[in-house]
Formats: sequence, C-alpha cells, structure tokens
Amino acid sequence: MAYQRARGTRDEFPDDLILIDRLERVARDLFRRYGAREIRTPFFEETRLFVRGLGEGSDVVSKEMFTVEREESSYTFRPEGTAGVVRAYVEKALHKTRPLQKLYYIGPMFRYEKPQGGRQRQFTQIGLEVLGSLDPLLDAEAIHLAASFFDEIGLSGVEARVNSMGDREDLEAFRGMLRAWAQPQLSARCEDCRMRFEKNVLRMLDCKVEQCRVLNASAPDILDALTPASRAHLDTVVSALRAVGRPVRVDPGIVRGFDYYTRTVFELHHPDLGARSAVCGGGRYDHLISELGGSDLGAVGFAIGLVPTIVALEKLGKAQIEIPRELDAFVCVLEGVPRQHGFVIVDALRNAGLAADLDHPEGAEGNARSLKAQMKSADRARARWAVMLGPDEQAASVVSVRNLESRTEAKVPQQPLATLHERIRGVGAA
RNA sequence: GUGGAUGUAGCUCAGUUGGUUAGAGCACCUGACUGUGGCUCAGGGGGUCGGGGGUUCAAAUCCCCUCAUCCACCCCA
Repeated sequence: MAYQRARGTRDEFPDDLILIDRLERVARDLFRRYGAREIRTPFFEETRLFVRGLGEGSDVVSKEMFTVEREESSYTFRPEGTAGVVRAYVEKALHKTRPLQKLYYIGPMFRYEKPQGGRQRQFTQIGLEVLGSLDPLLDAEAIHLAASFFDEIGLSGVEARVNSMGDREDLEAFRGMLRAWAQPQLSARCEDCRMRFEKNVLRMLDCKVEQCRVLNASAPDILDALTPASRAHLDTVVSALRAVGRPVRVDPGIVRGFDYYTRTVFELHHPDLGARSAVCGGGRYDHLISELGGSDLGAVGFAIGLVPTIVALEKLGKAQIEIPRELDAFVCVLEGVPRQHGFVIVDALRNAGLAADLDHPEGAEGNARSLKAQMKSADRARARWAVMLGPDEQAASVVSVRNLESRTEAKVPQQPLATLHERIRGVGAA
C-alpha cells in the first residue's frame, strides 16, 4: 500500500454520507425549531486562544493539540468548538449589541491522541452555544435539544446525566474538602487515584477500581458544597427537564475536562458503547466570555460526537441506509451510432432537470460497449430508465426506453428534444 | 502516552510440524444471451502474504524493528 490515510482520519464516501447527511438534517431542523442559527468559524485559531480558554492543565491543551508554528505565530487546529465561537462573538462585539445568541455549528475538530473505536484525530462535532444569559431554562433547553436529537435519529436509550460544578468559589472550596477527605486514604487507593489527587482531585470520584468505588461512597458530595444560588440553579434545570418529560439523573461523577465549566455540566451516554459511551457532552461556562475579553455574561453549550453516534447506531443495527435511486436516465449508445448523439440527448435531459448519464467505456477510442454491458451499468447506477439509441432507432428518429423497475419498454420520438424527458417519464409510469 | 491482540485478493476468511507455481466464497470482467440489467452456469483477471531486516538449503509460517487497526487505561465527541 503506497499511501494510506493519516492516522485517526477517515474517508467518507458517498454511501457513508447518506447517513451523515440524514443526521445533519435532523440536527439542523432541531436547531431551527429552537431558534438557533449556524455559525462557521475557522478550523484553526491562534494557539493562545485555546490555552486561555480550555486551561493550561487540561489534557487537550497539555498533550493533544495539533499545532503549527509559523514564524512568530503559533496556530492550532481547533480541538473543540466553544473557544472559537466565543472569540468570534466577542470580536464582533455581539456581547454589546445583541448579547443573547443561539449559535450552532457542524464541523471538524482535531485532537492529537491515540485513535480507538469511535475516536479519531479528526472528528465531526455538532454543537450548540447559547451565549449571553444565566437563565437555567437555557441549560434545560440545551440538554433537551441534544437528547431530542438522539430520539429523532432513532437512537433510543440515551441517558442524560447532569451535575453542577458550582461557581468558581464553590468548586475551589469543594476541591479543598475533597483533598482533606482523601489524604488519609491515599495508601488504600489505586495508583491512578494517587496521581489524580495531585493533578485533578475531582476525577477520583469517577474511578472505576472497586476498592476506590467503595471509598467513594462516603465521599463529600459536591452538591453540599454549592452555594444556595448554584443549588437552586441545578434544581431549576432538573425540574424544567422533568416538566417536559425528559428523564435526567443527577450524577456527581460528571466532571468535565475543560477549565471553563461552571455550574451545570452534563453528558449523554449510550449504555451499549463500552468505555467510550458518551455521545454528547456540555455545560455552562459563565466566565469564558469575559475571560476572552467580553462582558461578564453567562453561556451554555454542548457538542455531539458524530462518529460515536454512528457507532451507537451501528451497534443497535439502526445504521442501515437505503440507497436511493439517484439517477433517472442512463443513455446507452449502440455500435453504429456516433456516441455524440447520446451526448446531445443526455444534455437535453439534464437541462430538463433529470439526472442523466451516458455510458463511458474505459478506453479513449470511443467504441461503444456491448448493450449487455451498458445495461448492467445502468442497473448498477440504479437508474430508473435505460434510454437506448441504436441504428434502428436512429433511422426512425426514436429512442427505446426501458423502465428498469417495471421492465416495460417502449419507443418514443426523439423530437422535440426539449420535451423528451416527458416522454421518457411516461414509460412504465404507474 | 501505557498495556494487550490482530494484519494473507476490493470484502470475509482458509493455509496442516517452516517445503515447489498461496486458496475459497462474495465482488469484478467475459461468454452461454449474435441489440437488453437483476437469476443460473462456465471461464478469466487480480496477491511485493502490511512494510523493512534477520535466522534457514527453504519463511505467509520462526526472531527483531516499523506502520496500521482493534480492545483496555489516561482522557474524551
């Protein structure tokens, strides 16, 4: 194999795109109903935007960035969508003129990490960012929208898990509580937990090792560390979701990896996905706008992973796609008739709005292939009609039209060419 | 980044204790069907056995390195 895809990338062929397009259409329609509009920001930004936005200590910034150094500048391919959208929002001064914005995006993200099933170095995210408000109903709306997406694409059984990380001060206080509580039991913990104790205490709560899970049962609850305002915020989100029939589970183990998250954080999981079960993640980020130079405004957002979603659909056997008939007419020109005549007919059909194609031999000599071979191509192209042009037809100024579905056949006059498509449509019409 | 598994035709896989020209099914092309697709039958094309190096009279098979994929971990969409 001379060349192969760069590690962690995929090619999406026409048949793959049938499903992908369907998912995108569902998402766009859902966004429309929620009043969100599309935004497209560059695939790369200045590196410092991500360092500032996601936090120097985050895994993504510390070891997963695709960075290009160019003279004095450093650029990084976006590892997530939020930082770029907030940067654009502030740069355009929307925080001053039209603060409340619901923006969505569908596009590629890049992270330099070890690929695994459902995890690539280039991957597509479908994301929403609602900027300019602290309203907990927007958190509920975002979660509901994301979960509805999975309902509508037919992926049942997705579970919404929410948690609150409080505001900055709540979180710092809680980290302190957690350290004080975990310190004496470090020797009884797994190696990873001892590392987490130093690096990110919160992650200890998410440990899967049995002995650690037992210890975690008596861990302090972040909900107890929340200020009354943060607590009320979470309660409002949960209650609003229940009011619209969206089941949610409050899960103190939900701890997200970017520094910008405050208060509400959530993930949508699919139980059949194994270790990589999250199909969507998001939360509130109430200081990022000001952090990046804007006003002090709240915001909430999420990102859905397209590949994990497709993987989940495949596991449920719901990823089969029906390949539609995309071609109307396939024109076969027989030996003895110049192929240019077929070219003219195809052109007339295309101008009339039909999807039409001509049979093309591999060689450049322009010899027509056998009718059998051309018919086979017509069948494989999933054409509705085969339009045949041989010496007999040419002499009578007609074409033979075969409806490949009903297997009925008729001869119709070639002229006038401008209305030939109507006569073709009549062959085998129900 | 850590640990483990895998890698033979376009696809799914056989390949006996290392032993001559590496096989099957599906797919593809051609023919039976001398102007007609899907079914059937017959024939045909297609492989540096992921790549490189080594051991050996001899390597798809044994050893080392490398690349890629998958699984678990870290983390995450």
